[in-house]
Amino acid sequence: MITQASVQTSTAFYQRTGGDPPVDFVRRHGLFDLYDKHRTFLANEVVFAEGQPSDFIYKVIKGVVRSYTILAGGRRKIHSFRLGGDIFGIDSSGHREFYAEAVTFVEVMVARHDTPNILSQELYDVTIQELIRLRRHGLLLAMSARQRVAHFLVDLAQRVKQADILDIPMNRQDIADYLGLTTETVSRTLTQLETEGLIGARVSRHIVLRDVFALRRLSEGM
Amino acid sequence: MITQASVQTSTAFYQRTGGDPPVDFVRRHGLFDLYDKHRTFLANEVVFAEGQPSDFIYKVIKGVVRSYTILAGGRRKIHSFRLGGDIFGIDSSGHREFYAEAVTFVEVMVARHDTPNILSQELYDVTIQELIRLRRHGLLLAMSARQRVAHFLVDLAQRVKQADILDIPMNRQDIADYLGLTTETVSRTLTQLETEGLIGARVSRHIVLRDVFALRRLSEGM
DNA sequence: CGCCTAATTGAGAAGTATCAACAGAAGTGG
DNA sequence: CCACTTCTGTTGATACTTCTCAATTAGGCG
Repeated sequence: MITQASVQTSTAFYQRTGGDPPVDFVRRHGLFDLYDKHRTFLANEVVFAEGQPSDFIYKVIKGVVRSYTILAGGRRKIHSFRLGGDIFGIDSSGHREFYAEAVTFVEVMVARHDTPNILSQELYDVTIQELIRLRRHGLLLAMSARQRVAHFLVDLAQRVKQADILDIPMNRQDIADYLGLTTETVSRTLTQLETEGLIGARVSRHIVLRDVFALRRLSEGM
Repeated sequence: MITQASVQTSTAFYQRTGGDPPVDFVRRHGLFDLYDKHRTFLANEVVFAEGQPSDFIYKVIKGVVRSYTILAGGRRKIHSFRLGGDIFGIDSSGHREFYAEAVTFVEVMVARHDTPNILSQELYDVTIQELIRLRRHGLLLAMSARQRVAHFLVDLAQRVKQADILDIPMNRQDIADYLGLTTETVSRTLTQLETEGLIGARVSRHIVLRDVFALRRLSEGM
């Protein structure tokens, strides 16, 4: 189910009065700048599902979104987590190739993903960034559990701009499905990193990165 | 080293007489249609290297190209193999994020990858396809060795349009680095698949797919 | 035919998954 | 505010998978 939107933004130029803004108006500006249609989702609500038409792209204002695929065997593989500022929902023009779900309470902006004959520079850049991210994630999945978990911590810390104290918004299952591990292995690996002094003060989803350099070295394949 | 080009194409409208065609001329048409600059590479020659400016994109006419990254620990991760018809070299506007090397003797067409303010629909589509491919590869890397090898065989067979008799152009190390396994595991897995009757008549790089359905089911995560 | 590299096989070590039990957090209702 | 319930995370024991190192066999090519 889809919860209804809150409307005001600090950066909004266009005040929505009801109905969508005219498409031409949206087109002539940035992807999201003037299109202040907001939506909110409760934790675990579906943002979009595999197979649905992919008419919109999303920008995260608040909260975390996971995008994933269910494999034939029933396992879930999470491709990425989207944090504040991230844009997602770029897909084959046509239909969704994966699911997107709110991990926490989420607020997003929505922009029309028009038939691809309108190509903005911004959209292309976002796509290239996504490409690079996926390539990195591929590297990650070829590494050891230690390296994957280290990468996850360093990457998350950087993205949420928390230098060394980290509040992890997702649960162990999410992390495991993202890293291609089991929750048990994630847990054990965290315990191991703690024993070695790389992380500390671990209270479930609250972790202190004690040796960011070592973690970073690990995460880069050393 | 970069070997010099052969010039004539069957589909060429524009005969190169010396120097590059004027950029505007290239822009107004398809990415490759009128830009018949060909290059050839011997096996293991570098097409481009990490860090180089990314001014061109390539289309494979003949042969196989591998693109890869060297991890900090010295290991090599192959992101993809490019076969006939594939377009590659889409990257962050700026500099190459990975290496591209010829696996076999390779013939490519080259097109200018202009500053991204000129965006062709074709280029965008290629980028989206690449995105989808990388996402699939991510799924793959979260599966078992059996599943990865099965996926590799099925995917390759489909791409080279060889229904069930497969001539594999790359060696075991390439396959291993692509699948995130070791050569030994690839070998053992092939032997196992042979024992089970899924593949047969295996002579090094020549493999018969005996049970494509079973292989396909494996490759999809069952 | 003989050499050289690639591929396979073997044995043992290491890493990760699985199944099960336990501990800790967070929420619920009295 | 506290007991109760439930969900999430941790730990333990064991099985299975994959890696590592070493030896052997097969293929490709002069």
